[in-house]
Amino acid sequence: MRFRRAQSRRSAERYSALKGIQDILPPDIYIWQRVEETAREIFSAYGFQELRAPIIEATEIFIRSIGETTDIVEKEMYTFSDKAGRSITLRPEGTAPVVRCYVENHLYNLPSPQKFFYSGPMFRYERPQAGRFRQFFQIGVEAFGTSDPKLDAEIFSMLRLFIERLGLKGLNFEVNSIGCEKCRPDYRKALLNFFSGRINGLCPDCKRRYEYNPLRILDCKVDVCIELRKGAPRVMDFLCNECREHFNALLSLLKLLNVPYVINPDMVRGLDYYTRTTFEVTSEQLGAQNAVAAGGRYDRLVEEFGGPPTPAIGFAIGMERLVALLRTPTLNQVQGELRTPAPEIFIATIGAPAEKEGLVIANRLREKGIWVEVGYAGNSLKSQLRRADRLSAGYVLIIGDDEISSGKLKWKRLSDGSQGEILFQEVYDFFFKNLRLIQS
RNA sequence: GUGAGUGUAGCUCAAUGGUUAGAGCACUGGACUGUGGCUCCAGGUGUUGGGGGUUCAAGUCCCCUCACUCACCCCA
Repeated sequence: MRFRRAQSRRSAERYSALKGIQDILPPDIYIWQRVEETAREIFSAYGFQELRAPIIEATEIFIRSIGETTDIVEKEMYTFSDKAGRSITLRPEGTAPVVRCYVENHLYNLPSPQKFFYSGPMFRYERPQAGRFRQFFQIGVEAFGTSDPKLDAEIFSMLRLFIERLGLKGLNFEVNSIGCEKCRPDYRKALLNFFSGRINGLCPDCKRRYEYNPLRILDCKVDVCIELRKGAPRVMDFLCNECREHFNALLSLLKLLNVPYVINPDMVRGLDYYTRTTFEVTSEQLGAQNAVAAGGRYDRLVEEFGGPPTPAIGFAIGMERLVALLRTPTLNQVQGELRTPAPEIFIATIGAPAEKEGLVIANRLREKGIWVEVGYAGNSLKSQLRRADRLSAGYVLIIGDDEISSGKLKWKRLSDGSQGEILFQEVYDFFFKNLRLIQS
């Protein structure tokens, strides 16, 4: 006996979700749903259509797009062999699968530009911390087929509208241009040249960065590096004429649309495929992982995947980070809308006949789409009312032997304690008039 | 992969190395035989994350280990 209990206790405590992977439960899920609904609404208005790409792909797809020497590819991918020995990877980001889908389905034959959005989980094998998880959800958009800066402006302003529509204030919207395959090598060279004399003063990480990704030194948080990079050449000064024109056109369009922005010439993107426009939405409230959304142009990627030369641009929003901000009262202007929904009616019963009657009434109301809860397991009337109160139910219906014999049941409104009686068969009419009409 | 911090009841947390490890919240019942919120009362079989050590004595000190958290790296 003692042995059996010990064993069952152990097995009950054995399982927990994998490290960095979390459950999303009802109080939060309503925030998630509101974010998703808002995204659908706003993105649709800009002509973006939903697309669902798989969450696993051939490993090669991510190596080709993200870049062989990036941290994501080198050490963060969930990669495994399937039963036929093919190398499969859980997507660490959303753009590559969408580009593969675009090319494979010849979507470039449809009128350009084509605009898509998607949402779903991404996977990276990283050490979790605030705002960083091994499974994390993104809502992303990708638009293909034009390099017109008007599209960049639309996407940036769409992101801004989305954030504002959710009720968030005080976020930073930053934009930059990192040039194209023509002008970036010149800039890289200038940067290497600038740092070559100061390399000994840099932090150990930046010494490595100097070798494989010198742009990243601009992003370093260490004081000595911040000091040493003063006077470093700016990307902006190395843009080719086309890139400069494109960037200037974007900025003037943002002004035209009254979309506020800050130029951040030090902004660097982690993925190799970005060209020209890059942008980021950040918040100081998020901890070290401060980006809630980020994106940019990737004008060469479709071609890289075997499609026709097709300029493209997109961004991704980190769901968990966005939800964290929505839970921060100082940033969220519409807290009230985040309330958890509550049952409209709770049916409390006393005795077996009343319990049956209550269940019948509950079902009749539920068929009309009204959320009805009932008392279970013969709890006392008091405890049923307490539960109704805890659920924040609108009304309680009370049914006992007295009500069955009189044919009338009692109703009680929990917000003010008012009570009354109604005939059993008039329950639906009563609530249609008093509950539904009041609410709408 | 690196570093730091924290692990005590379902939750949030107490407990100068010294009796039988406590409190609030939550939950259930009662006071109020059929009326929630307020009040009062009652209800706990906790491997003090796990293992080892020091000690007459360890939740407390030491070592190992695991988990979580934050930060670095990197990124949404």
